[in-house]
Amino acid sequence: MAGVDDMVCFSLYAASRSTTQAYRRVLRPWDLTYPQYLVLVALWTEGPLSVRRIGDRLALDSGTLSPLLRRLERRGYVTRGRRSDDERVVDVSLTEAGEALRDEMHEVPRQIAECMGIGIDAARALMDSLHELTARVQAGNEATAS
Amino acid sequence: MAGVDDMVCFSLYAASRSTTQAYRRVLRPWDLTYPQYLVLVALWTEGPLSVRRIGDRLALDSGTLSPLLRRLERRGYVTRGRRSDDERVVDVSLTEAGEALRDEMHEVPRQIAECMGIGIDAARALMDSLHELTARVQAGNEATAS
DNA sequence: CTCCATTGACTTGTGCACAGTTCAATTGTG
DNA sequence: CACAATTGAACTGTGCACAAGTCAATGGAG
Repeated sequence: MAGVDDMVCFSLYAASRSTTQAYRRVLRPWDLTYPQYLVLVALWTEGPLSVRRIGDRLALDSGTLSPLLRRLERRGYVTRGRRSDDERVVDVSLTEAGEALRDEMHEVPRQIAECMGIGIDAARALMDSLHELTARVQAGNEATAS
Repeated sequence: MAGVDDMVCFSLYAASRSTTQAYRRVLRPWDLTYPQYLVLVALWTEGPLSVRRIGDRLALDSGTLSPLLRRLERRGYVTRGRRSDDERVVDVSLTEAGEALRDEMHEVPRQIAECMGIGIDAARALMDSLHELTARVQAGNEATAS
């Protein structure tokens, strides 16, 4: 009845929501959401990025990112500005406050690791499976988009 | 920097969204969302359920389920009614149209399996890892709720 | 140079997800 | 019985996620 495939998807759905829940708790002191944190991580590790490039990293479109970035800007963590040599592109940069968060939040990954209670080998194996799965499913999604 | 733990969570997040995307495509003929489909699967396999019990199965609260069930009711797939011996409880039952979907949609799991392209052994292994992870993280989430 | 297709971001509208609140029905306790 | 505590559902408000549409800037092709 409910195929194994259905069940794999539900496992993913449930696991994803429970880890997001864990982040919600850990990020509460900064009043940041998990997607907002992901954007900050991207900027911390790669420097200023266009909206498009952030979207490539996180597989999110501008419909999701525009309001999210507006909130981060309003709170003083990032600035946005159109690129002078191509006015279509909006570059997102960290402010000093945004940079400062990097140090402030350096314990976050450890806290998350703690509540996942997973060894590094198991973590890598799981990530490999998930990446492979995501790649296949995304390929299928894009193929049928045409 | 970005710990392996962060990366596991992002893998989950990305994989979950890509499979939801696959469902969106497969479910399009019926104009159903993945969470709506999950509720129907629960009712197909277990018969009438209270809102609370559906929430237990899917780890969703009434804030999510109430509007979702209202949409399914408005479209004629389920009915809702307060239980006579305990007026607090709302039981959700399939209509004939809702039952009929079960046959109509029997190809859905196969279609999902196809675009996941994963063997049954790999699927079971992945599910086991995900269930274990979810259980640990949920335990951590509930512990800190107190 | 002139169109025209493409690109990048934004906006609009719908539907989850979830915290927090409200409220009535029920249950437990003195 | 009275009454406090609990339970089940719904509602409110915020923030993703994403489809679809708009619009200005850009980059060809003729």
